[in-house]
Amino acid sequence: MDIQLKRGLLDVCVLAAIKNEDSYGYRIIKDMKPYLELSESTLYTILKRLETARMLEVHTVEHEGRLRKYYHITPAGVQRIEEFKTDWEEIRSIYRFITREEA
Amino acid sequence: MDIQLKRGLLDVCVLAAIKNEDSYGYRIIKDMKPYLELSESTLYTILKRLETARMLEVHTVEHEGRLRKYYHITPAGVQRIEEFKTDWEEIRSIYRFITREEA
DNA sequence: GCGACATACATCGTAACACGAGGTAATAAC
DNA sequence: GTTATTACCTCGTGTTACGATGTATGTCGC
Repeated sequence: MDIQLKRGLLDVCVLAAIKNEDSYGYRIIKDMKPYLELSESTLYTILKRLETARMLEVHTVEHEGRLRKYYHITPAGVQRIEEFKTDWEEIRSIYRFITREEA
Repeated sequence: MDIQLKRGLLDVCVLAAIKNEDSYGYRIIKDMKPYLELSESTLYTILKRLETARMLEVHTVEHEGRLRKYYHITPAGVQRIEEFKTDWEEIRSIYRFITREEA
């Protein structure tokens, strides 16, 4: 899919991936893969950004000798998803503008 | 609307705005305004980009003492719109991923 | 005639961003 | 002991949207 098209979806997608259950980087990529592929470097950038924006919180857990950083969504993160749903109506309107057949 | 979300829509939107009838910068902005607002600097950047990508062609016309650069869509531009329609199915799938309610 | 506004184009600098390439380190399988 | 998998991170680069700014003409009110 077109990179530019992905941009607006990525942040919200990551938030959606942890909304129902706390998750960590490696697993988020796997969960999202059927819908939207993203590289590790991209994901970790996004996670850092969302953390700075306080849309998620981190707690590190040791799991079989390796570190895992679990991410938990905050109310601000949930609100971000809600805002996306509002934007969606606008996107659908734009879609109709693009696909309309006049001539 | 979220800037990132606009990004993937902008190019295709501009192509759609000239698809049925050749148009020029100033008018494109006005036509698109109800759907998607964009500044002049953004539009002219987009037009230049689409021209370089040979998705549209320019012909300059003098109109009441002022220059007007009319843009005409090429087959590659039409194809770009068709590709967007394909991408749309993916976007809808992502939307469902984001808005699903599991818990 | 002159100021304000609309029409119509263009450029520059900046900040945000996705991603490839590369790095570290532990466990598991063979 | 080498390869694969899990799990994290950073740096550099190219693309991009947009505000600020500039140029120039036409129109309308006063």
